[in-house]
Amino acid sequence: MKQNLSDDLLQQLKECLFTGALLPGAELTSQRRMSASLKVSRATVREAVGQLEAEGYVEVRHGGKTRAKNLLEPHFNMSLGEGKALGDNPEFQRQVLEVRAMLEGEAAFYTAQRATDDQLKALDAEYRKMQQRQQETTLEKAKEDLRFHMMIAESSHHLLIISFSQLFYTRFFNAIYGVLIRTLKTNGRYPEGIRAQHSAIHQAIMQRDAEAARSAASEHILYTRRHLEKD
Amino acid sequence: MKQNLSDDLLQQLKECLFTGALLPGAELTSQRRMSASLKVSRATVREAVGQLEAEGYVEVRHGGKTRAKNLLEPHFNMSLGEGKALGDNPEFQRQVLEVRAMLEGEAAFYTAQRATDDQLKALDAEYRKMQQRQQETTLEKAKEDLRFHMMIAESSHHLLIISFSQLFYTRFFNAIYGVLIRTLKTNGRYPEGIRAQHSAIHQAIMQRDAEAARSAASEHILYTRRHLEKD
DNA sequence: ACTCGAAACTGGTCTGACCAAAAGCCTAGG
DNA sequence: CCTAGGCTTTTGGTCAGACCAGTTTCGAGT
Repeated sequence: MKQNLSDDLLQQLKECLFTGALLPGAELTSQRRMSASLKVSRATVREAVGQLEAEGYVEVRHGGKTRAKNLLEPHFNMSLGEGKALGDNPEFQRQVLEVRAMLEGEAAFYTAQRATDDQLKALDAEYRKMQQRQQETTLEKAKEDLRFHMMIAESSHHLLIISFSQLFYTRFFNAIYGVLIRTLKTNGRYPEGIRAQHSAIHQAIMQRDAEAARSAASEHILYTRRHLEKD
Repeated sequence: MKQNLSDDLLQQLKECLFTGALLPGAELTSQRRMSASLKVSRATVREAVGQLEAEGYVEVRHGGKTRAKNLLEPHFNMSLGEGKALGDNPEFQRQVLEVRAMLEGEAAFYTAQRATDDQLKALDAEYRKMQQRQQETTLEKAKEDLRFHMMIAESSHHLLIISFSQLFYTRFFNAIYGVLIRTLKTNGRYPEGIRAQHSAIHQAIMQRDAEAARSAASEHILYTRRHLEKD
C-alpha cells in the first residue's frame, strides 16, 4: 500500500480539507514551510499542491498565498441569483428566507454542540458589539446581521454547512438585503422582535442547548417571513 | 492570455490526445526528451504530465514508459470514481447525511404543501415501482433511492431546494453510496427500517401532511446515520 | 537457442538557485 | 492623523544537475 510521497501528501491535504481542518478560505502553509516541516523536497510539495489545484480544491496565485476553495463553488455557478433582478423578486426572497430558516437552524444546532470555547467567546463578543451599535444605515445592519449568522455557521464544525453558508450569503445578499428593505417599508421600522430573537439564539448557543438554538434561529427567520407576507 | 509554462504544455499534450496524434496505447516521449526538445526544465514537464495522469489521460509507471489511455475512460470514472478519497471519508459521509437530513426534510415539507396532483401521482407510481423490485444490486438500490428523493425535491416547487438537491446528489453520490456500502458491511443486510420509512414519507406526502413528511424524511436519514455510528 | 546479468533507459526525489508576482512594512508627504 | 509611495520579505514558478529506484534492452556466456 506504499505509494508516492507526493500522493501521500496529496491524500493528507485532502484529509484536512474534507474534515474541515482546512476551512474554505483558509490559507495553506507555504510550500517552503511544508517542505521543511515534512522533510520532503519542495518539488514533491509542488506536485501535491498542483494536483489539489487541478482538482479545484485550492486556489494558488503566483506570489500570493494558496487558499482552500469552497467545495461547492464549482457547482454553484448557475444562472441563479446573479444580479438584483432576482433579488427584487418577492417569490425568490421568500424562498431564500425558507432556505435560511433551515440553514441557520442547523448551523446553530451544530454550533451549540461543537463550538470550541474560543469560538463561543468570539461569538459572544460579536453579539455584544451588535447590541451596542444602534444608529447605522440599513445596509450596515444587514451586513452585521449576516456576519453574526456567518460566525455561527463557521463555528458549526460542519464543512458542508460552512461551504453552503458562505456561498449562499454572498450570492444572495441582494435578496436578503431586499427583504430587509421591504420589511422596513411595510413596517415603518426595524421589527422589534429581531433583537429579542438574536438574544435567544445567543443565549441558547452559549448554554450549548442545541435544540433550543435550532428552533430559535429558525424562528428568527420565519418571523421575518411572516412580516413579509402581510402585504 | 499568457499562462504557466506547464499549463501551456498540458494544453499542448491534450491537443495531441484529442486530435489522435497520440493514440490510446501509444507511448509518450520521455520527460527528459520533452524537456530537451521544448527547452523547458524537466520539473515543468513533470508538472504537465502529472496533471495528465491525474485527469486520467495517460498512465505513468515508475521506470516504465508513459502511455496514452483510452479517452473514454475518464468519463466512465466520472460516474463513480470522482473523488474516491472524499466518498470514503467517514467524517465526510456523516456530514453528507446530516445535510441530507435537513435537505430532504424540507423538500418533503414543501412537496406535501405544494406538489401538483400530477406530481403526487407520479411520485406514487415511483413509490410502488420501488416497492415491487426486490432483487437488485446495491448500486441500483442506491440509485433508486436517490431517484425517489430527487422526485420529492423536484415536486417541492422550491427553486433553491431543487437546485441544491440536484448538485448535491450528483456531486456527492459517492459519499452517499459509500454510506450504503458501509451499512451493509456492518449490518449484514439492507436495514429493514428503510422500507417502513419510505412508506411513512410516501404516506405523509400523499395526505399532504407537511410536518409529518418533514420529520419522516429527516428521520429516515438520521436512522441511517445511527446505523453508521455503531462502529 | 536460451538464460541471466549488466547497462541503458524510464520515472521519482532531492538540492539549491534565480525570477516574478504579491504582500507586508515603513516612511515621507498630504 | 493617515494615506500614497517605495523597499523588503515572502510566495509561487522555473531552472539546472544530481542521485535513487524500478523497467527494459541486449549481448555475453552457457
